Amino acid sequence: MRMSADERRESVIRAAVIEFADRGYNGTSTQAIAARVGVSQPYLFRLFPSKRALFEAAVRRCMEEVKATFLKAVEGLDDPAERVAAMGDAYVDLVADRSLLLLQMQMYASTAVAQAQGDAEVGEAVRALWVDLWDSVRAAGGMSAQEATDFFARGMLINTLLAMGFPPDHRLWEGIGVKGGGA
Amino acid sequence: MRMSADERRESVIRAAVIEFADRGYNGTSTQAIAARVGVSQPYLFRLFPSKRALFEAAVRRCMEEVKATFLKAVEGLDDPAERVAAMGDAYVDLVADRSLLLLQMQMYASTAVAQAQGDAEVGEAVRALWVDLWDSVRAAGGMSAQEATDFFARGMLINTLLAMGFPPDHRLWEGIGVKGGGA
DNA sequence: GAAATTAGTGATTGACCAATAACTTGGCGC
DNA sequence: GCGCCAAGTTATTGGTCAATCACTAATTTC
Repeated sequence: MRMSADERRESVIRAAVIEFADRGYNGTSTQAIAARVGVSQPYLFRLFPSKRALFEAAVRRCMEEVKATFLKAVEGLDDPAERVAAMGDAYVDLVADRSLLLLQMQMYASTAVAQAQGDAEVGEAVRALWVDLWDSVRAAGGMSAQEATDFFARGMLINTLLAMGFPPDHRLWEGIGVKGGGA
Repeated sequence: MRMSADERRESVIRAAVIEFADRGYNGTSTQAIAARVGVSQPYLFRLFPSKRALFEAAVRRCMEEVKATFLKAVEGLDDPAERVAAMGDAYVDLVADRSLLLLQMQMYASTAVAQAQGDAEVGEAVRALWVDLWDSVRAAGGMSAQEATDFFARGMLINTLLAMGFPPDHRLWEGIGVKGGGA
Protein backbone atom coordinates (compact mmCIF):
# COMPACT_ATOMS: atom_id res chain seq x y z
CA MET A 1 0.00 0.00 0.00
CA ARG A 2 2.62 2.48 1.09
CA MET A 3 4.85 3.80 -1.68
CA SER A 4 7.29 6.59 -2.41
CA ALA A 5 5.95 10.05 -3.17
CA ASP A 6 7.13 9.77 -6.76
CA GLU A 7 5.40 6.47 -7.33
CA ARG A 8 2.25 7.85 -5.73
CA ARG A 9 2.39 10.95 -7.88
CA GLU A 10 2.61 8.72 -10.91
CA SER A 11 -0.50 6.76 -9.97
CA VAL A 12 -2.33 9.99 -9.14
CA ILE A 13 -1.57 11.33 -12.60
CA ARG A 14 -2.90 8.17 -14.17
CA ALA A 15 -6.10 8.43 -12.15
CA ALA A 16 -6.39 12.12 -12.94
CA VAL A 17 -6.18 11.47 -16.68
CA ILE A 18 -9.13 9.11 -16.45
CA GLU A 19 -11.26 11.25 -14.17
CA PHE A 20 -10.63 14.57 -15.90
CA ALA A 21 -11.23 12.93 -19.28
CA ASP A 22 -14.60 11.61 -18.17
CA ARG A 23 -15.88 14.58 -16.18
CA GLY A 24 -13.91 17.65 -17.19
CA TYR A 25 -11.96 20.01 -14.96
CA ASN A 26 -14.79 21.58 -13.01
CA GLY A 27 -16.82 18.38 -13.01
CA THR A 28 -14.11 16.35 -11.33
CA SER A 29 -13.62 16.53 -7.57
CA THR A 30 -10.26 15.91 -6.02
CA GLN A 31 -12.15 13.44 -3.86
CA ALA A 32 -12.99 11.36 -6.94
CA ILE A 33 -9.36 11.22 -8.01
CA ALA A 34 -8.21 10.34 -4.51
CA ALA A 35 -10.79 7.56 -4.29
CA ARG A 36 -9.60 6.09 -7.58
CA VAL A 37 -6.03 6.09 -6.34
CA GLY A 38 -7.08 4.68 -2.99
CA VAL A 39 -5.73 7.55 -0.94
CA SER A 40 -7.24 10.33 1.15
CA GLN A 41 -8.29 13.52 -0.60
CA PRO A 42 -6.05 15.92 1.35
CA TYR A 43 -3.00 13.87 0.51
CA LEU A 44 -3.29 14.94 -3.11
CA PHE A 45 -2.31 18.40 -1.93
CA ARG A 46 0.94 17.06 -0.58
CA LEU A 47 1.76 15.69 -3.99
CA PHE A 48 0.48 18.63 -6.06
CA PRO A 49 0.15 22.25 -4.96
CA SER A 50 -3.36 22.67 -6.34
CA LYS A 51 -6.08 21.03 -8.37
CA ARG A 52 -5.01 23.12 -11.34
CA ALA A 53 -1.44 21.85 -11.12
CA LEU A 54 -2.74 18.30 -11.06
CA PHE A 55 -4.84 18.97 -14.13
CA GLU A 56 -1.82 20.39 -15.92
CA ALA A 57 0.20 17.31 -15.05
CA ALA A 58 -2.57 15.11 -16.44
CA VAL A 59 -2.74 17.17 -19.62
CA ARG A 60 1.02 17.05 -20.07
CA ARG A 61 1.00 13.30 -19.62
CA CYS A 62 -1.82 12.97 -22.12
CA MET A 63 0.01 14.94 -24.77
CA GLU A 64 3.20 12.97 -24.16
CA GLU A 65 1.36 9.71 -24.70
CA VAL A 66 -0.34 10.94 -27.85
CA LYS A 67 3.00 12.04 -29.22
CA ALA A 68 4.64 8.76 -28.23
CA THR A 69 1.87 6.82 -29.97
CA PHE A 70 2.52 8.63 -33.24
CA LEU A 71 6.29 8.38 -33.01
CA LYS A 72 6.12 4.70 -32.19
CA ALA A 73 3.96 4.10 -35.24
CA VAL A 74 6.68 5.19 -37.66
CA GLU A 75 9.49 3.21 -36.07
CA GLY A 76 11.34 1.15 -38.62
CA LEU A 77 9.53 2.64 -41.60
CA ASP A 78 11.59 4.44 -44.22
CA ASP A 79 9.23 5.31 -47.03
CA PRO A 80 7.72 8.77 -46.31
CA ALA A 81 4.28 7.86 -47.62
CA GLU A 82 4.31 4.75 -45.50
CA ARG A 83 5.21 6.78 -42.41
CA VAL A 84 2.31 9.19 -42.93
CA ALA A 85 -0.07 6.28 -43.43
CA ALA A 86 1.21 4.60 -40.28
CA MET A 87 0.55 7.73 -38.25
CA GLY A 88 -2.94 7.92 -39.63
CA ASP A 89 -3.52 4.33 -38.61
CA ALA A 90 -2.16 5.11 -35.16
CA TYR A 91 -5.39 6.96 -34.45
CA VAL A 92 -6.98 3.57 -33.99
CA ASP A 93 -4.82 3.08 -30.90
CA LEU A 94 -5.77 6.48 -29.56
CA VAL A 95 -9.46 5.90 -30.13
CA ALA A 96 -9.16 2.59 -28.32
CA ASP A 97 -8.04 4.45 -25.20
CA ARG A 98 -10.88 6.94 -24.95
CA SER A 99 -9.25 8.88 -22.14
CA LEU A 100 -6.47 10.32 -24.24
CA LEU A 101 -8.78 11.85 -26.83
CA LEU A 102 -11.46 12.94 -24.38
CA LEU A 103 -8.95 14.61 -22.12
CA GLN A 104 -7.79 16.56 -25.15
CA MET A 105 -11.33 17.85 -25.61
CA GLN A 106 -11.49 18.83 -21.95
CA MET A 107 -8.14 20.52 -22.33
CA TYR A 108 -9.31 22.66 -25.24
CA ALA A 109 -12.48 23.62 -23.40
CA SER A 110 -10.68 24.38 -20.14
CA THR A 111 -8.02 26.40 -21.89
CA ALA A 112 -10.68 28.59 -23.44
CA VAL A 113 -12.23 29.04 -20.00
CA ALA A 114 -8.90 29.93 -18.39
CA GLN A 115 -8.25 32.52 -21.05
CA ALA A 116 -11.70 34.04 -20.76
CA GLN A 117 -10.91 34.47 -17.07
CA GLY A 118 -7.69 36.28 -17.80
CA ASP A 119 -5.31 33.44 -17.04
CA ALA A 120 -2.80 33.63 -19.88
CA GLU A 121 -0.35 31.08 -18.47
CA VAL A 122 -2.53 28.04 -19.07
CA GLY A 123 -3.03 29.01 -22.69
CA GLU A 124 0.69 29.46 -23.25
CA ALA A 125 1.49 26.10 -21.71
CA VAL A 126 -1.12 24.29 -23.77
CA ARG A 127 -0.08 25.99 -26.99
CA ALA A 128 3.52 25.00 -26.33
CA LEU A 129 2.49 21.37 -25.90
CA TRP A 130 0.42 21.52 -29.03
CA VAL A 131 3.12 23.11 -31.18
CA ASP A 132 5.55 20.50 -29.97
CA LEU A 133 3.13 17.72 -30.97
CA TRP A 134 2.49 19.38 -34.32
CA ASP A 135 6.16 19.78 -35.14
CA SER A 136 7.06 16.31 -33.93
CA VAL A 137 4.37 14.66 -36.01
CA ARG A 138 5.17 16.78 -39.01
CA ALA A 139 8.86 15.95 -38.79
CA ALA A 140 8.23 12.26 -38.18
CA GLY A 141 6.01 12.04 -41.23
CA GLY A 142 8.11 14.33 -43.40
CA MET A 143 4.92 16.29 -44.01
CA SER A 144 4.53 19.61 -45.76
CA ALA A 145 2.75 22.35 -43.82
CA GLN A 146 -0.41 21.61 -45.77
CA GLU A 147 -0.18 17.89 -45.10
CA ALA A 148 0.25 18.53 -41.40
CA THR A 149 -2.78 20.81 -41.41
CA ASP A 150 -4.89 18.14 -43.09
CA PHE A 151 -3.61 15.48 -40.73
CA PHE A 152 -4.52 17.45 -37.63
CA ALA A 153 -7.80 18.62 -39.08
CA ARG A 154 -8.83 15.02 -39.53
CA GLY A 155 -7.67 14.30 -36.00
CA MET A 156 -9.79 17.07 -34.57
CA LEU A 157 -12.83 15.77 -36.42
CA ILE A 158 -12.22 12.33 -34.98
CA ASN A 159 -11.95 13.83 -31.49
CA THR A 160 -15.19 15.68 -31.97
CA LEU A 161 -17.22 12.77 -33.30
CA LEU A 162 -15.87 10.58 -30.54
CA ALA A 163 -16.74 13.12 -27.86
CA MET A 164 -20.30 13.27 -29.17
CA GLY A 165 -20.50 9.51 -29.07
CA PHE A 166 -21.21 8.71 -32.70
CA PRO A 167 -21.18 4.90 -32.95
CA PRO A 168 -18.44 3.35 -35.14
CA ASP A 169 -20.85 2.38 -37.88
CA HIS A 170 -22.45 5.79 -38.25
CA ARG A 171 -22.32 7.25 -41.73
CA LEU A 172 -20.41 10.33 -40.54
CA TRP A 173 -17.36 8.11 -39.96
CA GLU A 174 -17.33 7.03 -43.58
CA GLY A 175 -15.01 9.60 -45.10
CA ILE A 176 -12.52 9.39 -42.24
CA GLY A 177 -10.97 6.00 -42.46
CA VAL A 178 -10.82 4.96 -38.82
CA LYS A 179 -13.43 2.81 -37.17
CA GLY A 180 -14.01 2.61 -33.46
CA GLY A 181 -15.93 5.76 -32.57
CA GLY A 182 -18.35 4.10 -30.19
CA ALA A 183 -18.27 3.26 -26.47
CA MET B 1 -37.89 46.30 -17.40
CA ARG B 2 -40.80 43.92 -17.18
CA MET B 3 -41.35 41.77 -20.24
CA SER B 4 -43.21 38.66 -21.28
CA ALA B 5 -41.88 35.27 -20.26
CA ASP B 6 -41.05 34.48 -23.87
CA GLU B 7 -39.08 37.66 -24.38
CA ARG B 8 -37.26 37.06 -21.11
CA ARG B 9 -36.47 33.50 -22.07
CA GLU B 10 -35.00 34.81 -25.27
CA SER B 11 -32.67 37.23 -23.48
CA VAL B 12 -31.73 34.53 -21.00
CA ILE B 13 -30.71 32.24 -23.84
CA ARG B 14 -28.56 34.97 -25.35
CA ALA B 15 -26.85 35.55 -22.01
CA ALA B 16 -26.44 31.81 -21.49
CA VAL B 17 -24.68 31.41 -24.84
CA ILE B 18 -22.10 33.99 -23.82
CA GLU B 19 -21.58 32.72 -20.29
CA PHE B 20 -21.46 29.02 -21.11
CA ALA B 21 -19.13 29.73 -24.03
CA ASP B 22 -16.70 31.56 -21.78
CA ARG B 23 -16.80 29.38 -18.70
CA GLY B 24 -18.21 25.98 -19.66
CA TYR B 25 -21.16 24.17 -18.17
CA ASN B 26 -19.80 23.42 -14.71
CA GLY B 27 -17.86 26.66 -14.57
CA THR B 28 -20.91 28.85 -15.12
CA SER B 29 -23.22 29.65 -12.22
CA THR B 30 -26.88 30.37 -12.83
CA GLN B 31 -26.19 33.50 -10.78
CA ALA B 32 -23.76 34.74 -13.45
CA ILE B 33 -26.34 34.27 -16.19
CA ALA B 34 -29.06 35.95 -14.16
CA ALA B 35 -26.78 38.90 -13.44
CA ARG B 36 -26.02 39.32 -17.14
CA VAL B 37 -29.73 39.34 -17.93
CA GLY B 38 -30.45 41.67 -15.04
CA VAL B 39 -32.82 39.35 -13.25
CA SER B 40 -32.78 37.39 -10.01
CA GLN B 41 -31.20 33.95 -10.01
CA PRO B 42 -34.30 32.03 -8.86
CA TYR B 43 -36.32 33.48 -11.70
CA LEU B 44 -34.27 31.47 -14.19
CA PHE B 45 -35.95 28.39 -12.75
CA ARG B 46 -39.34 29.77 -13.66
CA LEU B 47 -38.21 30.06 -17.26
CA PHE B 48 -36.26 26.81 -17.47
CA PRO B 49 -36.79 23.66 -15.41
CA SER B 50 -33.09 23.21 -14.66
CA LYS B 51 -29.61 24.47 -15.44
CA ARG B 52 -29.17 21.57 -17.82
CA ALA B 53 -32.28 22.55 -19.79
CA LEU B 54 -30.95 26.07 -20.07
CA PHE B 55 -27.63 24.78 -21.34
CA GLU B 56 -29.42 22.69 -23.95
CA ALA B 57 -31.38 25.71 -25.09
CA ALA B 58 -28.16 27.68 -25.45
CA VAL B 59 -26.54 24.86 -27.39
CA ARG B 60 -29.54 24.54 -29.69
CA ARG B 61 -29.49 28.26 -30.33
CA CYS B 62 -25.78 28.13 -31.06
CA MET B 63 -26.15 25.38 -33.62
CA GLU B 64 -29.05 27.18 -35.28
CA GLU B 65 -26.97 30.30 -35.67
CA VAL B 66 -24.00 28.42 -37.06
CA LYS B 67 -26.24 26.72 -39.56
CA ALA B 68 -27.93 30.00 -40.48
CA THR B 69 -24.52 31.61 -41.04
CA PHE B 70 -23.55 28.94 -43.53
CA LEU B 71 -26.88 28.94 -45.32
CA LYS B 72 -26.89 32.71 -45.58
CA ALA B 73 -23.43 32.62 -47.14
CA VAL B 74 -24.61 30.70 -50.20
CA GLU B 75 -27.69 32.83 -50.87
CA GLY B 76 -27.83 33.97 -54.47
CA LEU B 77 -24.86 31.86 -55.55
CA ASP B 78 -25.44 29.25 -58.24
CA ASP B 79 -22.04 27.84 -59.10
CA PRO B 80 -21.37 24.83 -56.81
CA ALA B 81 -17.67 25.62 -56.39
CA GLU B 82 -18.56 29.18 -55.53
CA ARG B 83 -21.04 28.01 -52.90
CA VAL B 84 -18.49 25.79 -51.20
CA ALA B 85 -15.96 28.61 -51.20
CA ALA B 86 -18.54 30.99 -49.73
CA MET B 87 -19.24 28.59 -46.87
CA GLY B 88 -15.55 28.31 -46.20
CA ASP B 89 -15.30 32.07 -46.04
CA ALA B 90 -18.28 32.16 -43.69
CA TYR B 91 -16.00 30.82 -40.99
CA VAL B 92 -14.61 34.33 -40.74
CA ASP B 93 -18.00 35.48 -39.43
CA LEU B 94 -18.11 32.66 -36.92
CA VAL B 95 -14.60 33.34 -35.69
CA ALA B 96 -15.55 37.00 -35.28
CA ASP B 97 -18.23 35.99 -32.79
CA ARG B 98 -16.09 33.89 -30.47
CA SER B 99 -19.08 32.67 -28.47
CA LEU B 100 -20.50 30.47 -31.19
CA LEU B 101 -17.32 28.51 -31.72
CA LEU B 102 -16.33 28.34 -28.07
CA LEU B 103 -19.77 27.14 -27.02
CA GLN B 104 -19.36 24.36 -29.55
CA MET B 105 -16.17 23.27 -27.77
CA GLN B 106 -17.96 23.35 -24.44
CA MET B 107 -20.78 21.37 -25.98
CA TYR B 108 -18.45 18.60 -27.17
CA ALA B 109 -16.74 18.44 -23.80
CA SER B 110 -19.99 18.45 -21.85
CA THR B 111 -21.56 15.84 -24.07
CA ALA B 112 -18.66 13.53 -23.38
CA VAL B 113 -19.12 14.15 -19.66
CA ALA B 114 -22.86 13.49 -19.78
CA GLN B 115 -22.27 10.22 -21.56
CA ALA B 116 -19.57 9.12 -19.16
CA GLN B 117 -22.14 9.65 -16.42
CA GLY B 118 -24.69 7.46 -18.15
CA ASP B 119 -26.90 10.20 -19.52
CA ALA B 120 -27.60 9.05 -23.06
CA GLU B 121 -30.22 11.69 -23.86
CA VAL B 122 -27.83 14.61 -24.08
CA GLY B 123 -25.65 12.73 -26.52
CA GLU B 124 -28.58 11.84 -28.73
CA ALA B 125 -29.80 15.42 -28.81
CA VAL B 126 -26.37 16.80 -29.67
CA ARG B 127 -25.76 14.21 -32.36
CA ALA B 128 -29.12 15.04 -33.93
CA LEU B 129 -28.19 18.72 -34.04
CA TRP B 130 -24.82 17.90 -35.52
CA VAL B 131 -26.16 15.56 -38.19
CA ASP B 132 -28.68 18.22 -39.15
CA LEU B 133 -25.90 20.79 -39.51
CA TRP B 134 -23.77 18.34 -41.47
CA ASP B 135 -26.54 17.44 -43.89
CA SER B 136 -27.65 21.05 -44.31
CA VAL B 137 -24.16 22.27 -45.09
CA ARG B 138 -23.48 19.34 -47.37
CA ALA B 139 -26.70 19.92 -49.29
CA ALA B 140 -26.19 23.68 -49.48
CA GLY B 141 -22.73 23.23 -50.91
CA GLY B 142 -23.61 20.29 -53.11
CA MET B 143 -20.71 18.48 -51.48
CA SER B 144 -19.73 14.85 -51.79
CA ALA B 145 -19.40 12.88 -48.55
CA GLN B 146 -15.65 13.30 -48.75
CA GLU B 147 -15.91 17.03 -49.35
CA ALA B 148 -18.19 17.39 -46.35
CA THR B 149 -15.75 15.44 -44.20
CA ASP B 150 -12.89 17.70 -45.26
CA PHE B 151 -14.98 20.80 -44.70
CA PHE B 152 -15.92 19.84 -41.16
CA ALA B 153 -12.44 18.56 -40.37
CA ARG B 154 -11.06 21.99 -41.22
CA GLY B 155 -13.80 23.54 -39.10
CA MET B 156 -12.90 21.44 -36.09
CA LEU B 157 -9.25 22.40 -36.42
CA ILE B 158 -10.26 26.06 -36.50
CA ASN B 159 -12.37 25.56 -33.38
CA THR B 160 -9.48 23.91 -31.62
CA LEU B 161 -6.83 26.47 -32.49
CA LEU B 162 -9.22 29.23 -31.51
CA ALA B 163 -10.02 27.59 -28.17
CA MET B 164 -6.33 27.36 -27.40
CA GLY B 165 -5.90 31.01 -28.25
CA PHE B 166 -3.39 30.82 -31.07
CA PRO B 167 -3.01 34.40 -32.35
CA PRO B 168 -4.15 35.07 -35.94
CA ASP B 169 -0.61 35.44 -37.25
CA HIS B 170 0.68 32.18 -35.78
CA ARG B 171 2.24 29.83 -38.30
CA LEU B 172 -0.24 27.06 -37.46
CA TRP B 173 -2.99 29.10 -39.13
CA GLU B 174 -1.08 29.12 -42.39
CA GLY B 175 -2.53 26.10 -44.11
CA ILE B 176 -6.09 26.90 -43.10
CA GLY B 177 -7.09 29.98 -44.98
CA VAL B 178 -8.97 31.95 -42.37
CA LYS B 179 -7.40 34.65 -40.26
CA GLY B 180 -8.76 35.90 -36.96
CA GLY B 181 -7.77 33.31 -34.39
CA GLY B 182 -6.87 35.70 -31.59
CA ALA B 183 -9.02 37.34 -28.92
C1' DG C 1 -61.66 49.58 -10.02
C1' DA C 2 -61.70 44.99 -8.24
C1' DA C 3 -60.27 40.24 -9.32
C1' DA C 4 -57.27 37.27 -11.46
C1' DT C 5 -53.17 36.37 -13.73
C1' DT C 6 -48.40 36.81 -14.71
C1' DA C 7 -43.61 38.70 -13.85
C1' DG C 8 -40.33 38.86 -10.59
C1' DT C 9 -37.83 38.96 -5.72
C1' DG C 10 -35.66 37.67 -1.00
C1' DA C 11 -34.50 34.30 2.02
C1' DT C 12 -33.02 29.89 2.68
C1' DT C 13 -31.25 25.12 2.37
C1' DG C 14 -28.63 21.08 1.84
C1' DA C 15 -25.00 19.36 -0.67
C1' DC C 16 -20.51 19.64 -2.31
C1' DC C 17 -15.77 21.01 -2.64
C1' DA C 18 -10.71 22.80 -2.53
C1' DA C 19 -7.57 23.58 0.66
C1' DT C 20 -5.35 23.80 5.56
C1' DA C 21 -3.82 22.17 9.89
C1' DA C 22 -2.89 19.06 13.25
C1' DC C 23 -2.14 14.46 14.08
C1' DT C 24 -0.73 9.26 13.32
C1' DT C 25 1.55 5.38 11.23
C1' DG C 26 5.14 2.75 9.12
C1' DG C 27 9.76 1.73 7.66
C1' DC C 28 14.86 2.41 7.78
C1' DG C 29 19.42 3.37 9.76
C1' DC C 30 22.06 2.35 13.56
C1' DG D 1 14.54 -1.43 19.71
C1' DC D 2 14.80 3.36 19.27
C1' DG D 3 14.71 7.68 16.95
C1' DC D 4 13.69 9.99 12.78
C1' DC D 5 11.74 11.14 8.49
C1' DA D 6 8.51 10.37 4.97
C1' DA D 7 3.81 8.63 3.96
C1' DG D 8 -0.64 9.16 4.98
C1' DT D 9 -5.09 10.34 7.72
C1' DT D 10 -9.03 12.78 10.32
C1' DA D 11 -11.28 16.82 11.17
C1' DT D 12 -12.55 21.13 9.68
C1' DT D 13 -13.45 25.47 7.28
C1' DG D 14 -15.01 29.05 4.33
C1' DG D 15 -17.19 29.33 0.21
C1' DT D 16 -20.17 28.29 -3.73
C1' DC D 17 -24.10 26.70 -5.98
C1' DA D 18 -28.68 24.78 -7.86
C1' DA D 19 -33.03 24.66 -6.53
C1' DT D 20 -37.38 25.56 -3.54
C1' DC D 21 -40.71 28.38 -1.10
C1' DA D 22 -43.22 32.03 0.27
C1' DC D 23 -43.99 36.37 -0.96
C1' DT D 24 -44.67 41.13 -3.71
C1' DA D 25 -45.63 44.04 -7.74
C1' DA D 26 -47.23 45.00 -12.18
C1' DT D 27 -50.46 44.07 -16.02
C1' DT D 28 -54.57 42.48 -17.97
C1' DT D 29 -59.60 41.44 -17.96
C1' DC D 30 -64.23 42.40 -17.19
